[in-house]
This record gives sequence, structure tokens and C-alpha cells, in this order.
Amino acid sequence: MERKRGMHLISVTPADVFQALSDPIRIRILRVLIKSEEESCQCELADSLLEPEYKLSRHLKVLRQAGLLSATKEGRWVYHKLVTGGSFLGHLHTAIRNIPDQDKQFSNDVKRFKQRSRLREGGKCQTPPRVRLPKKQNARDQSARVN
Amino acid sequence: MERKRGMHLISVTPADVFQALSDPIRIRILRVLIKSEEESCQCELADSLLEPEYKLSRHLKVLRQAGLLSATKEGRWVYHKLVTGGSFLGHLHTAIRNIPDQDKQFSNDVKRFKQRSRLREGGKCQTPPRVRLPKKQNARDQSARVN
DNA sequence: AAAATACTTGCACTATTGCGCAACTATTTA
DNA sequence: TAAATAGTTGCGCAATAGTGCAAGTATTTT
Repeated sequence: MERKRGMHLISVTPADVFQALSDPIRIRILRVLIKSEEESCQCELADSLLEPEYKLSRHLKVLRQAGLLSATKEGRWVYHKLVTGGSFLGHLHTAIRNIPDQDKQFSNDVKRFKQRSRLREGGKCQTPPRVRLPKKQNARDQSARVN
Repeated sequence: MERKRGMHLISVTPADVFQALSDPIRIRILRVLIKSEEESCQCELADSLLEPEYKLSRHLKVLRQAGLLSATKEGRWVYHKLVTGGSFLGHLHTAIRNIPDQDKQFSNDVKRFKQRSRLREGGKCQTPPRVRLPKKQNARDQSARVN
């Protein structure tokens, strides 16, 4: 098991792979990518999981370093997609696909992802009417108060 | 996903399961149990992985709490076996079974496990000619020096 | 009863992880 | 060129994890 890091090949142990899967947000990222069979930029994922971008950035980095995702930069966007190949990874994806979803969290993630994907143009994320996360404290600021 | 803890049912998240798999020793334990299709007591595992018992004790506890293993006490031994059932767990076992074994570590673990299993009587671990771990410092003590 | 065996656990220590904030780079648009 | 957008990262913090040692319990054997 290996991943590319610049010019070097860095070996990734199975424990590293499972470690990368040991976080709820990272599991949700993979689930969405497995289910949708699409690649995705970070901002689409942020809108789908309702999590801030800096979190996504770090979690995506962990998944890349574990060899689970690969990234391609296109303009301002970085597209992430599943790394496939090898029976271990194949069965791991199948296992992830079969994670039970009692509280419908995953299905909601996927629903939002599909919704967000409809804003694409030419199959790519465009400067869209971003569905921004409301800042926790000033959700009411939307009604631009004038005191 | 649940595990039994005394009288209570404690829910185990997928992240908890992967967390439990994020350690080399714990992966080796599962690999041996999956491959051999046997249940095993701690001392057999300690001899198979060449790791001290207190380590095994703790790692087995983590695997139990993640709902991956169940334990049965029989006399002085505690037998550990895989928990099965559910498509997630099934595919997870398949994935683990397909972890590459480049450095032959796993195959050596299994070899030692099978060897150790031959010391059983009636299919159960017995007070055997334990293959003890040499204490790191006095591996040479085997030749009982008399100064 | 004493010794041996199988297993567990409290303690102290070190290392790693995930988080929020704010500042940062890179690219594109106005 | 300035503003906006997509994404990254340094810092400080709190929480968690793995380890070795030594002392503990439970059970069985002598």
C-alpha cells in the first residue's frame, strides 16, 4: 500500500488506513463519494456535510495521506476522488457502503450532495450561489437590522 | 451497532469500529482469528504475536468494546472469538482477510498460532509447556551461567 | 495452604489527535 | 488592480491513546 507524495513513495500501513477511517466526518466524506460515484471539490463537500471548510481541508488531507483519496487541482477547485484498485481497498469500499444508517445522517449527506451537484455547469463546480453556513452567533443577521 | 456491557446496551459507531482497527497489534489479532476460524485465549495470542500479555489484554479489551470480539471465561482462560452478523461486519472481515502481507508478518503470526494450537487438549488451551517470551535483557540466561 | 498460571489494572509518561480562530496562498472575477 | 472565492495552515488547547512496570484478582494445581 502506497501513496504518492511529491517525488517519493510513502508506504501506508493497514493501520494507517483504518486510522484515517476512525473519524465520523471522514467516514461521511467517503460514503458520499462511494455512493455518488462522483468526484467532488471541497466546497461541495462542505455544503453537503454542513461542516466548515477548514475541517474538510484537514480531514481530506488525512484521507489523501492514507491513500484513500487522490486530488486534482482545477483552477480554484481541488477535486477529490476515490482511489481504487486492490482487493483490500475494494472490499473496504464495500464495507463502507454497507455501514448502517439508522439516523439517516448519511442519506441526508447524499441528498444535499446531489442537490449541490445540480448547481454544477459542465459537470464542474462553478462560482455558484453558495449555500453558506450561517455563522453560529449571527444567524439572525440575515434580516440586516438597522438600529 | 451495539455491544453488551453488563446489563446495558452501548451503541458503537462505525468510527469506533475503525478506531479499534487502527492499531497493528489489533489488526494482527483479528487476522489470526479470521484466518484460523478458531477462538483463542489470550495466552495463545500472546505466544502467536510474540507480544506481552498486558498488551494483549488491553488490545483485546478495545476490540471487545468495539463489538468486534466476544469473550467467554472458561476456568482460568478467556476465549475470544469474532462477532459475526450484519453485512458491514461481514464485508469488513473480508477486507481484513485481503490485507496484503508483504513482509510475511501475518503469515508468521498464523504459523505460530497453528503451532501453538497443537498444544491444546480436547480443543482447549491447557497448562502447557508455555513458550515464554524471553525477557529482553536476559535472553542469554538460557545457558544458565554459573560464574 | 502455597505456588503457579491466566489475565487485569493503576500509575506515570509521552505522543497524537481534533478543534476553533485567524491569517495565509492561489486563482478568478469585476 | 481590487475584491471575491477556494482552499491551506500555524498556534494554543483539551482530550485521547499506547506503553512499561508493578501490583492486583481469579482460578487451578501441587
